Amino acid sequence: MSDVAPQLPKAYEPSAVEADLYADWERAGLFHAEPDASGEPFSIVIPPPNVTGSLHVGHALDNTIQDVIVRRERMRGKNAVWIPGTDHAGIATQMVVEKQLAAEGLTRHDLGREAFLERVWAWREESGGTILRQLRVLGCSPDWEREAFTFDEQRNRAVTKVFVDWYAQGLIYRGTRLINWDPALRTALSDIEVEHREITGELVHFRYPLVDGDGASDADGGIVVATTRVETMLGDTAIAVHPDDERYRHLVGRSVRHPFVEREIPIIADDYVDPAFGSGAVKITPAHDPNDHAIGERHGLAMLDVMDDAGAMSEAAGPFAGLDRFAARAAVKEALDGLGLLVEVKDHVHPVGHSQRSGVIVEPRLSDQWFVAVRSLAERAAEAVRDGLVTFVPERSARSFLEWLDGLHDWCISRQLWWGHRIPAWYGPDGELRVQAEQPEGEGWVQDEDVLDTWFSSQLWPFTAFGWPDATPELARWYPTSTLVTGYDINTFWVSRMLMAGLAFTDEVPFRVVHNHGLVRDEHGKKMSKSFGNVIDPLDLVEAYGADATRFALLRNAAPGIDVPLAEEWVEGAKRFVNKLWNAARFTISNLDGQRPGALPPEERRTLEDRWLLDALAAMHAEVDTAYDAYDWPVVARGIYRFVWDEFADWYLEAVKDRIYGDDVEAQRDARAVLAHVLEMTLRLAAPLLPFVTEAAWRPLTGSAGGAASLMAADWPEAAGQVNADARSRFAIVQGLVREVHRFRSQLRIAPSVRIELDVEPADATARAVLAEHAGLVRSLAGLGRLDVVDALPERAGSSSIVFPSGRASVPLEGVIDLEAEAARLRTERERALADVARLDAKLANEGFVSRAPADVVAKEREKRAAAERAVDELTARLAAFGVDA
RNA sequence: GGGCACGUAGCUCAGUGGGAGAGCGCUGCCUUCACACGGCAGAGGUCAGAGGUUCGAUACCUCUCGUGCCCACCA
Repeated sequence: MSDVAPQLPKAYEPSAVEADLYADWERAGLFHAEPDASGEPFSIVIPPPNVTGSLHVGHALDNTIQDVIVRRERMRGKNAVWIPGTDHAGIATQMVVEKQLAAEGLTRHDLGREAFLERVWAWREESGGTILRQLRVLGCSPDWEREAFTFDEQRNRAVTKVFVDWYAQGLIYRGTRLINWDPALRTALSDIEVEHREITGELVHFRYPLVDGDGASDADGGIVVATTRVETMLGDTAIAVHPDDERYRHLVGRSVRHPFVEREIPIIADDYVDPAFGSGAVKITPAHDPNDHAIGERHGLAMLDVMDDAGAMSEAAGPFAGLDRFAARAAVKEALDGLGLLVEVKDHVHPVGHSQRSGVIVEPRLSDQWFVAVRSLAERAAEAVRDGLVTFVPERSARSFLEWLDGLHDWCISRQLWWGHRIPAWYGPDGELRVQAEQPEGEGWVQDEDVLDTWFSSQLWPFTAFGWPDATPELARWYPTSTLVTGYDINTFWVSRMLMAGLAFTDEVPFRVVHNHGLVRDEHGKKMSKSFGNVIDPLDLVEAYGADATRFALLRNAAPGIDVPLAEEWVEGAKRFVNKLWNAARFTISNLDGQRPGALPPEERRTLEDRWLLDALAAMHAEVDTAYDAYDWPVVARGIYRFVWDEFADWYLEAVKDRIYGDDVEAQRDARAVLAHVLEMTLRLAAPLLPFVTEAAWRPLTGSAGGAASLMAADWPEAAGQVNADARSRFAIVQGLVREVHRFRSQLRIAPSVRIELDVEPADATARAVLAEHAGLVRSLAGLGRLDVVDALPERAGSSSIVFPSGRASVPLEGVIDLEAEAARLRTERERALADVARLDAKLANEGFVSRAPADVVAKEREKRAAAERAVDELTARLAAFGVDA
């Protein structure tokens, strides 16, 4: 090794360099962008994580992808910005603080609204920013000078404006609707905050006695209904049957008597009822079931709310008042049984809505809330997707997205919480309602108690992050954003709302591309969760294996829209690759003798391995460029991996050693030029993915002192023009022979120290030319003492032969091998070759194949057949030479 | 109930209408001067199953089975 070799450590130590490199980039302002800088604009806004949260693998994946994209766009000369920020995360954050209070034996009501909010802000001060700091250790490069928060003053103004404007346009309204109620959190939820889970419940059949029934006939015995939530019968205000149902037609218009409360209930006819389900008669509870509610509206039924906000039965539930809804379920069933009205109880599996946040079963409840009328907004959003103004990667995401938009119901945006944007609605002393930014003049105005769904503010993020509603230079420059990177799981929660709001307030789509990645799971595809004990902390990974390895391991399996399996040992594998790259760079740099990357040697002075490597580099470059553009991370990762490890390190570095260590000065200089060029290109192409190790190698390679001369600020390489495909096939001849010699040695247990000698008989003129010209290369790669290219292999006792794709060779063995073992091996090989011949013969005898298959395919098969036959002959002869029968 | 994705080596995944590949793991040999976080070689697969299209299907079509996910107001 040259003595000018910089002192590069033998093993790459991420922890020793990452923090310094990151600080250097940041100091040099490489993350920062100005709107008036040159270059085509490119922008990404971070999906803002919960301000009080901490980094999990999902964040690591999402942000690594964004970082890779933005780093590459910067290198491509774009005026690229990545806006960081956090979300106040309404319910989630409030719950955390409430839990803290509970540990002190307090509830938020003990503190009161104002003190509680102070407490949340204090928690935000304490824990806020942690998650963004953690992004730094991953190497993420957002513009830290532009950090935003969904609940800061700027974003507050935006939220208020949107609410006031939409109200004025009739797109926000207040109304009494059946909403999803979370009895644990005591707040309304939107439809998508409800998760449906299959539950085995009971389908309870019971009988309502008819009013004025005489009990003499079956019909007068009453009418049987079925329900899974029998406690809701306390709020029944009708029984519905299908109008065509012969069984019940005569009962329509009569009434039944409620067994527990003083009420007569009419029997009505409605098309909604399915005569085939249950008894064909449905109890109608308009205040507690969406279908029943619709029927109630059609028939003008009373809407009787029989529960309170905690899910206990209210006064309206008569004798069951005060019981929790589930206790009431059991009690009502028992009471019905006591009255002889219980007919049948069957197990029944059905989906039940659960609160995404608290996990409790959601109660449909009639309630006064604020809504966004989504119809027109959703239609406009769908149109933008159909028109291709927004595209999805993977494309199929668009279809489910459109279907979802199509079935959208109005969005319930009010929450009975305290942490969030307070609704800008004011109630006057005489009951007047005003929606406006400021408290109205005069006495007695009271602001609405509720806050907005957290997604209400995050839907504005792509433009509020740039300062909207102010007309900022940033907004003009970088909005609409370029790409939104997010898991497919929040397309409905967030992406759809951003699209609707963006179109409504900016007349533009908020992003041109939505790149959906999958969810990070464990190595068997199982969801990571604390209870399974399979959670991986990305910070642990970075600490143990480095940021590059963590990034590489994540992206290596992150195909668009597909869940990403991750195991710690795979990150370890990624670290080995990083180390491989480091050592290939270290070897290269150490042998350059101060020579810097520059012009390649002229065509005529390039060796076969030079031309082969440059061709391989060009192929990798093209593949990786395309894959970067398509957000196809596994292909990017594999392309770089394969080139670095298999082609550059395993073959080229071995092949180049003769020239590097030799005394032909010009050859040495040429070899160094190719080495330096290829390493430099490789570092650039890998830089977005592996920012640290590439930067660490770039500096000694180029003599850069970092800062503004960092790899991070270097240009993205232009695609190489000409590739020499010829080199690939010629080098393959060399590789074919070298591999066979290795195999031969391994099979015959010939120690590497034994320099074997070879007579080679090439199969054709090309192989002859290549092997004659590059005998030295083959000798050094295969560890040969001698290589002679001959017209015909010499007949020699005690020699064995090697068959390789472009010819055969003979090796004098001088009794160093086990003849028995070799003969057995030859026999097996010969049998295999015979089977090949038979198979290919059968195929070529098939007229359909010969006449219909493309000519080149048939020719290929014929060649294979000829080769197999030659192999049989060869092996037969070799066995004979061993004095053994085939 | 509707929809989407997926079943290829022990594990995680590539792949193409012409007898299947990689990484990890496993086995053997190698302290070869960039790397033992390494090198070379090897074992291991009826490409989920059944039909169909085709001269030929792991690949295209249909069905079945299995897995995962999303959506959903039939009591």
